Amino acid sequence: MAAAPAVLVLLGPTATGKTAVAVDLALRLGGEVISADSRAFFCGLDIVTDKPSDAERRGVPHHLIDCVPIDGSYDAMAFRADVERLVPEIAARRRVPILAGGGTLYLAAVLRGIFEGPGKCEAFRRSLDGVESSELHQRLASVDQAAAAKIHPRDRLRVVRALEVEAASGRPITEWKAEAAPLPFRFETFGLLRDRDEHRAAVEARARAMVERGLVQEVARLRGCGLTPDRQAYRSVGVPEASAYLDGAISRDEMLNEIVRATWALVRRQISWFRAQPAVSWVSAAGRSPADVAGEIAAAWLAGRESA
RNA sequence: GCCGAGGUAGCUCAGCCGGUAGAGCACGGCCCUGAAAAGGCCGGUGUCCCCAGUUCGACUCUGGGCCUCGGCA
Repeated sequence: MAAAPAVLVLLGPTATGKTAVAVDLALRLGGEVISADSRAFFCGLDIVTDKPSDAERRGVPHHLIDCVPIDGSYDAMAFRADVERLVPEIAARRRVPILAGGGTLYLAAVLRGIFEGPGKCEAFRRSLDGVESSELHQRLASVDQAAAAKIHPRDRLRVVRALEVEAASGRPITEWKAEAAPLPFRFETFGLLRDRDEHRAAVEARARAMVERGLVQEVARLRGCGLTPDRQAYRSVGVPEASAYLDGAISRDEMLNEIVRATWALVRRQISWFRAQPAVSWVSAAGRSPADVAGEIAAAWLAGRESA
């Protein structure tokens, strides 16, 4: 039996330079990039997600970018299935799979695992629409005490999900979760971090650059192609803000401030999530070029291969 | 210069008919298992502009001063 494929994982919060480092790594190691960015799947969200241009990709194949229509949907389970398919394909080409991005649940589905129980059911969710959150939490407590204890009553999203799983399968979500397993690959995970002040400045610069490159025009165009507030892709940092500006609800400066704020909130959530991840080799990206960072990671990766 | 309004948390402000103060936002920490760039939880000592007076006690009342913003000159 052949050894499980080795996967280089590059994670980190937004605006740490993952994209450029991933390309550089791919060139050094002979790799292909699998994007683990939770919004880059969507066609058309180019400026919003800061997708790498053809020039920036420097000939390196990129997977899972532009594979879902703007009014479509995607989820962690689909991502896991895509990664499960792509990694052996890339390994068979004797290339290194580089899983790079900051999508927390998506990475968790691959690295930690995700239970293979019932998926989401729109009809079930709609049936709970008028019910008070506290009432839903009480219902959960009656079928899954452990889940009710762990999920805050106001975290309606999770309460509903737990009820949904129990209703569809007759088993509490707590039991399902215990069965989750990572994909059967050998992961070596590197995380990028920057100094707080520098990171904050990068977020601000990036937001400004996005607006200058035509964020508003991009969102205006997508709104004409099915990007409505009920779509998954709509909930991407920059979209609600640009929409509010287009509708005349806020000024251009307010839009920029809102984008910076939302991006920073995202960064903080990502940092919190990533910090709790086991087996991450943290690499400082503070004040360094992508090539420099990639060099350090490539050396660590190669050393790991020799000892394996 | 005169008249009016105001100076309280990083910002915008609330409040106390006298018992040393609190909201929103910002900022920080955390949770997260099929929406995750989503959703949720937690965290507030600050010369209450300064000085003096009244008082057991003043951020709150009185007097003076300084500063800011309007209006009139």
